[in-house]
Amino acid sequence: MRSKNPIWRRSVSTAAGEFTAVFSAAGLRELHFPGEKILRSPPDSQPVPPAVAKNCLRLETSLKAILSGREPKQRPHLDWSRATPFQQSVWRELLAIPCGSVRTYGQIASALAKPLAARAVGTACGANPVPVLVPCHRVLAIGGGLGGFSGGLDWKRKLLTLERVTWGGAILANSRD
DNA sequence: AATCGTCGTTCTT
DNA sequence: AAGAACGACGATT
Repeated sequence: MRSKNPIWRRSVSTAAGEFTAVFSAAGLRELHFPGEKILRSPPDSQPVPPAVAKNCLRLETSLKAILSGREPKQRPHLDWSRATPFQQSVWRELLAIPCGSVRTYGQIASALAKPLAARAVGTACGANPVPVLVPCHRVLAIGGGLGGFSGGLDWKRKLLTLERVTWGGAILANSRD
């Protein structure tokens, strides 16, 4: 029987491998790295509503753009309906970081007028269900540390490298664009 | 290297 | 409903 809040799963193949996306009618819910285990999502569904198909196409082009170091033209709609207001504010801030530049957790916190909430920002980044597109990989620790990455630090390094970002040194010099 | 302040989220009562 | 526990932090000692 059909659920009241249906979701669809689609795979997106890129040069970096096959990502898996989960959509609701409202937008992209989750993006999973190649090889990542997916729990609690429906089997790969062929018939998707036209709006979802269109959104998926946007995802594909955006993802490929970022993976080649370019800024995506039009992103897919994102479904943040399950997120807390704080998480939404953090993720919104992440979207404002241009390709190739980075921020620290503390800078994001300050941008939200909560300069002491760096650690909470880290938690919110870890809860980001749409990595790469919502560029949580562009947030580093102060003093040259990489910080963490829910998708595995290898992916964070890979994404930063293809954006020509160097770290481990004077991040603050690079952080204002 | 160890500790502490801070704060949003998630578990426990 | 309230409190404890837990981090993708940052500063201090």
